[in-house]
Amino acid sequence: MNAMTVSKLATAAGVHIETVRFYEREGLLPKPERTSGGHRLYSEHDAERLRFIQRSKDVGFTLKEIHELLFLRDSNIATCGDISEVAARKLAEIEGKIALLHQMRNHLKELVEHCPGGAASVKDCNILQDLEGKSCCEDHPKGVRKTVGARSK
Amino acid sequence: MNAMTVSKLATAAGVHIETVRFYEREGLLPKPERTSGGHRLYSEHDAERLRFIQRSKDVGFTLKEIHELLFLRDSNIATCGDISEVAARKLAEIEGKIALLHQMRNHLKELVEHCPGGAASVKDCNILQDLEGKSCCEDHPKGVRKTVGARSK
DNA sequence: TCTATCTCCGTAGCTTACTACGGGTTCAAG
DNA sequence: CTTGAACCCGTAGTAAGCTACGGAGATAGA
Repeated sequence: MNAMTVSKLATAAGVHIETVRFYEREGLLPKPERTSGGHRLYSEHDAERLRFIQRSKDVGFTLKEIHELLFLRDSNIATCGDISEVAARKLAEIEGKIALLHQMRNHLKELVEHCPGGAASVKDCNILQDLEGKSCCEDHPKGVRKTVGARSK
Repeated sequence: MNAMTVSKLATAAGVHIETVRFYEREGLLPKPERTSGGHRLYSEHDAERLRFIQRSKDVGFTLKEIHELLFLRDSNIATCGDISEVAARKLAEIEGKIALLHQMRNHLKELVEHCPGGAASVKDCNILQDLEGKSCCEDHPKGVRKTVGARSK
């Protein structure tokens, strides 16, 4: 019926052609039909799947998670609870990231606001002094050593 | 005077030995003195520099930016304004990330809250329907196609 | 039919920040 | 002096998500 080439599909979704091939390799998009010459042919169904992937990315899912989501959707034993569990996990993760970024922001904001700025010597820079450990400004929630936490696996 | 081996330095800062070597390769840490046998010897000065790097990471700077910060600090022509400019840039970037994550969180939260969950069939899953484009829930700020934005360079 | 444009494929490269490997030295304690 | 731990080095691998390359074959419009 209304089959389209890989570039049509890619353009329609706003992705690079190589991205489509990449998703195929990763199993996110199914192996499409081919012309006699071997060129890929996509259906509207494929386009929908690609849009699903895009939207999922927009709310923060990784490709691996999207894979999981697609698998659950296509299985006939998965329940709505399974899906919302995945979503709830992601929600918690995002909230964790937000909290971390908030700390960074607060710390940085304070530094920027208390820095003399201008032509003052770097020797008198409050930002550098803080980073050197000579906490000059008011107390702020001691940096939560994000990296150390993330390192533990 | 009080020279230390690479493992002393690494342990003191809570990083992996390989990370110290890595930072040296990247130019974040200077090439240290060596014993006659070629083993690295670090001073307290180096330890401070490593701590500076750690704290900078904690507030969100990339290694490249930390490089810049260290360069500015060690130069004698840089001003405090230069430093606070770098920090302000990072602050803006972090606020941008927070805003993006907030949108994701709001969207996801709404989805999770409106999903029947439990043993309902995936056919009736509001989350999936939303990701498929059949916006079922109330209107929410149309996903800001983060990836497309980030893609432009 | 000609030709310009697609598309094919596998593989390599990019980014960030490390971490791991392995075979060979060196160091320090006993 | 011996031994075991620490250290040396260059290189490769990890994660995530693409993007690029290059040479050959397919397709579509004039």
